[in-house]
Amino acid sequence: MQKENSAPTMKDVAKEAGVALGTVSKVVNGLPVGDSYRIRVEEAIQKLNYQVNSYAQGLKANKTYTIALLIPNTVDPFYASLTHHINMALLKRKYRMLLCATDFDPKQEQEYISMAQQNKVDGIIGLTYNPALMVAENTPFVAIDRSMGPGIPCVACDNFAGGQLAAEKLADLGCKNVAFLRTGSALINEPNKRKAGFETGCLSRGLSYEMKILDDVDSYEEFEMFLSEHMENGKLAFDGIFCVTDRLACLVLKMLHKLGQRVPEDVQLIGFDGIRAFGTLDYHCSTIVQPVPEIAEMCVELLLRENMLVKPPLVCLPVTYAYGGTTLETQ
Amino acid sequence: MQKENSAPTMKDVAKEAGVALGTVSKVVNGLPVGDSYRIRVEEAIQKLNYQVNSYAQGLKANKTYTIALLIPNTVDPFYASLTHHINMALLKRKYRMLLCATDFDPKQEQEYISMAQQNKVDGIIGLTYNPALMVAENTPFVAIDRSMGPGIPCVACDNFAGGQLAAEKLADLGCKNVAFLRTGSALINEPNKRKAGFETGCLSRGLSYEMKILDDVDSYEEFEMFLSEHMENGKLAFDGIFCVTDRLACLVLKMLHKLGQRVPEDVQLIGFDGIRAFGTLDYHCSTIVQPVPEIAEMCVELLLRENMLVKPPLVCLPVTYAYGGTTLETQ
DNA sequence: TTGTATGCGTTATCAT
DNA sequence: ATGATAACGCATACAA
Repeated sequence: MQKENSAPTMKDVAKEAGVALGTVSKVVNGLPVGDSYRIRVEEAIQKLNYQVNSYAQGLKANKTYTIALLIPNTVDPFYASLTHHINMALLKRKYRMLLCATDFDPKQEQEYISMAQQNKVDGIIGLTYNPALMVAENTPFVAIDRSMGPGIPCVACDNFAGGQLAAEKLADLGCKNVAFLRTGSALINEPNKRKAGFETGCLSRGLSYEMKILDDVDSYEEFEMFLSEHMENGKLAFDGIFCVTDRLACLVLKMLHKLGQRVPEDVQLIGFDGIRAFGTLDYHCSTIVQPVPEIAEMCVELLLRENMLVKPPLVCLPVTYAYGGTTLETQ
Repeated sequence: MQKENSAPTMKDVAKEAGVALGTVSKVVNGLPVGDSYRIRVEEAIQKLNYQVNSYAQGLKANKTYTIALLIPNTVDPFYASLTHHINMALLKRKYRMLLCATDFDPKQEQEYISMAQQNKVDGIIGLTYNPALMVAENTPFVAIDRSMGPGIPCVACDNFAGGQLAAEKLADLGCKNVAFLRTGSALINEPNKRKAGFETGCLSRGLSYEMKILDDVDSYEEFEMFLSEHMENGKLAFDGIFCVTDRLACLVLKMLHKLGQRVPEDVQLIGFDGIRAFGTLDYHCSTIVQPVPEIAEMCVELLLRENMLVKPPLVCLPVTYAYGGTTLETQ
């Protein structure tokens, strides 16, 4: 006799089928059971629309098949894509995902970690900007784009190679004097290697370059000033610009138009991330594409592979260049 | 004496503090406890880094403070934005979110519902395209953009008013002969009312109009053919086009350019959804903006308000028009 | 092969 | 006010 207004339990099923509790458990878990019993139990399950209570399961097994994803938001297309592919990679392995959007708030991030641990998740994948984040030793953790300390693997695209690739592409496309524009977290993180890679690429190709680096500001006026200062006789001193993200590249594209520059004829522009409009349409600009599905797979793999002898501290995945209209087309 | 390699429990805390189990529970839940005891317990909690196990809590309370979001993906910017704002609305109420990306797969959707119910979520918010979706009676459910049956509230923007607004805007901006282009699910759902609203608007403003409606196809060539067929002497028969989504509007924009049409001088274009590049930058096109934060709030509110006398079957939230470069600017 | 009993971590109802 | 104990739903070791 199932209680009103409450989901049926194994006990209800057992009573309905006229068998013992343990038998039901075995049927549910696919353990060997006499055929006649199995049928009766399965019928009772159907009839009552029984669902196992995975909280009770988790309580027993100390395993919940749930992982938490810590990410600033799902509105930024890069985060959105990462979220989706991690979700898919988890689903493939029958894991569920607790979405923890932090909005860049360190306090929120820390709270979410507590929440996640209270929820006894089996692990956490985190893309966070809180340098002082506390994560319990016993919770498996994989970081994206930032090394979080010993024992915590970090997965990222090969940002250094990406910066280098951007420089080489600009050189291949005929640029002589280029610029690198960057804004973002002042934290030491993987994406910051884009700068070093770009410099290396410029040096190896004999490109002269300038840098304009802003830390964590939300005003892009300084970039506009920087560009204006490099105008002479209606012509920009640079014939190629590498922006640290596609987002910045789009903003810079507008600035260039305002300054009367044609892209890509007067100045070529390369961004980073590989963001497509509406997720699947055109690239916003020529860009260094991050391998998001591979990053997602790698995070999940590193997190769930328990018997990994040593977890690699840093995994870099290869980037590619994609034409997106802001560079001269290559044959 | 806490077991190795396993999170501390209330029992561990009790032993550490030298008090009884119940006392620890009271401290954790903020129930009155003698000060000296409270201190000791709190110190023990600190020392052991104890976290309550919310699975055990949920098992007792039959309440988990978790809701599931069923959504096709988080890559499409509209879904991504919805996901983010629902996450925020839940967080505000101390609820967690299980993200269930379905990739439009009805089987996946159904599986996720089972999974969600196994996880004993307190409710489900779903944007799904499976007309035959089975959801247990006793699981609170709120649908987005599609009525799913009696007892299940549906939240959407005012799609009809949005269509109407698009027609009126085009009329205001001087259009005489317009077109409506649509692709998407053939299901009966709320967004389909955009068409009826647009027709109503056209009729009330004396606009002559044509429609081109494709069901659930991924090929946009037919739209290109449709437009080509309406060209004469290098000029398009329409001076205004309303597309069912911003995404389609962007595709159509490219087609128009290919046909040598200038936007907005020759033909004005209005989309629907209010998608911004990179989530926060410019609109891709002039558009009817969905009130995503309000939709999110409403879903969560409807889902969690238990003592609501009657749940409204359909809630429509107001849309607005936003200029995005593909219409003539209004003063 | 099937049934019974115990414990997972927590809360709540009791006595004390 | 505090401590002992039962119960939540399930899995499993053990007994039948």
